[in-house]
Amino acid sequence: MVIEEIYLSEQSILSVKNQLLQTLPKEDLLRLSVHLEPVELPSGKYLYRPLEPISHVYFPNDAVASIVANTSAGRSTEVGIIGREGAVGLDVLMSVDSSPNECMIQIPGDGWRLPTSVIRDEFKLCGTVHFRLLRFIHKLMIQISQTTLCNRLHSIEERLSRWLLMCHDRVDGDEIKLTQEFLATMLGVNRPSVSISAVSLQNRGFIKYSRGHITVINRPGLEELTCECFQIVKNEYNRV
Amino acid sequence: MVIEEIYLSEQSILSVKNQLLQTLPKEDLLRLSVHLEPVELPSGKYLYRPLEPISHVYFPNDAVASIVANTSAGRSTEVGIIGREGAVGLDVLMSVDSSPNECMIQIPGDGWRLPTSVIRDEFKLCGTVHFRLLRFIHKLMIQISQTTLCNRLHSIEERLSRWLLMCHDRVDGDEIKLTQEFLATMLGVNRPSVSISAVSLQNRGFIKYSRGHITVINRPGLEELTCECFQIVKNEYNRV
DNA sequence: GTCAATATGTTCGCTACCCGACAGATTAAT
DNA sequence: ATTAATCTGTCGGGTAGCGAACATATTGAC
Repeated sequence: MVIEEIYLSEQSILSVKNQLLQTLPKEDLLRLSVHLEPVELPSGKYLYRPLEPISHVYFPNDAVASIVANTSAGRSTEVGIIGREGAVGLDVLMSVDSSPNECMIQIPGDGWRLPTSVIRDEFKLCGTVHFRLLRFIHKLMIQISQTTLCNRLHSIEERLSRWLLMCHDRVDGDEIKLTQEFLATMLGVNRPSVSISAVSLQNRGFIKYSRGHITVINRPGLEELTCECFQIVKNEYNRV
Repeated sequence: MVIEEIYLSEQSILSVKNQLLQTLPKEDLLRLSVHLEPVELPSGKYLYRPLEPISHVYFPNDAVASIVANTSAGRSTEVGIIGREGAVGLDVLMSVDSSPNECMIQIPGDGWRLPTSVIRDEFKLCGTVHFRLLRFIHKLMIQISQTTLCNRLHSIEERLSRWLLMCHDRVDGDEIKLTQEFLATMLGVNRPSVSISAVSLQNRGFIKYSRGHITVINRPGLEELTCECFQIVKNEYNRV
């Protein structure tokens, strides 16, 4: 993919690892590239907050973001996860300015962003980008639906494995930087439960970890241990 | 319900209790009405099945449909509920033909339907209908997200109350026709647990029930008992 | 190197819920 | 009316996960 224009430099285009952007027809990407801004996405950064206007849509390259729902009592659960396969903040395409949920960076990295106004204008063209974005929104809906079921019916160990696999699919390499405390919040469980499951996974030789990072060392093992939810969502993402 | 024209008779238009249709600009509804077909929606009817093509989009009047996710082991959970405020099967607008979930009628009634091809053509016009449908899809996403959290963090009694309230909002009158067995499947819990919660709600005078139907007799009581998830989703639906 | 901060491992009592089983109650069918 | 089918209530053993507490290990700051 070579673009000679002044907008995105050759080098920048090469670093468009975000698959949603990457697979757009060349002319569409070119049009958007005028407005694409590279951004660092450090761990913990909020991309939007509950009921506050969503200012930009983000396209992660190697970062991973979580959509999180909160209770007024201060408990939280992750409802969805978005990485290089998609975009964050597409709510703004659906006649709203904000969401009751929030979105934060789980796994740090970088990405691109577009102002809300730009993505809305592009969306109104009702061209290829429009339908690609809608297709991604659907995948995300299916992911959230499956998490609804998973949260109800599956064990912490199964869900932890699924979470690690979903992250693993979205990062470069096998190392995932996060604490068990953090994981507990994402899974909506208490921290000691994560510890117990993590020990179990480590004893089986599936993962290895210490203070704030986890390394996947036997992915097939995790895939066998986790519930079918992982594959169901993955199949949906692979459907054309 | 009699249709004398190929269009909708005045009388039929009056019986369009589906709010998504009802609140469309008149010319949009007129255009669609050519293709709108009235349908009975009996309890248990499947509007679509997992990974099978979605043939029609349904607009319930007084019926209520559930989007259900299943495990291969035969367990199920409801992930979302759709009544007169929306439409069933909008997945077809998002570049897919089917969903890994299924959708069935919980509360019988009637409604309207459009062939997939018609709604897709209408959607491509990118007019008012387009954006109204997207707005509803967003509301549904928020509902599903909140259910993800609710399934993880809230008690059966809270969730049962929420479910009854959501149904109550979507039907005429105070009676809801369904068995506890059915409720257990929707909530993804075992049947005796529903029985215990139902007894509790009845003892407090919030509901009254017998063999296959439940009557809401103290709605404010239920609203006080349930978790905040109910109101969060409702607020989202009331947002313009 | 010392100390504070943070991350992790582990224990223990408790509770919500599961699962299976069964009994009683209501309705429908003949 | 009798029977069968369905729906509902309840019991009791078992377990996953909660919550609080505390011990230990690792890291970073000074």
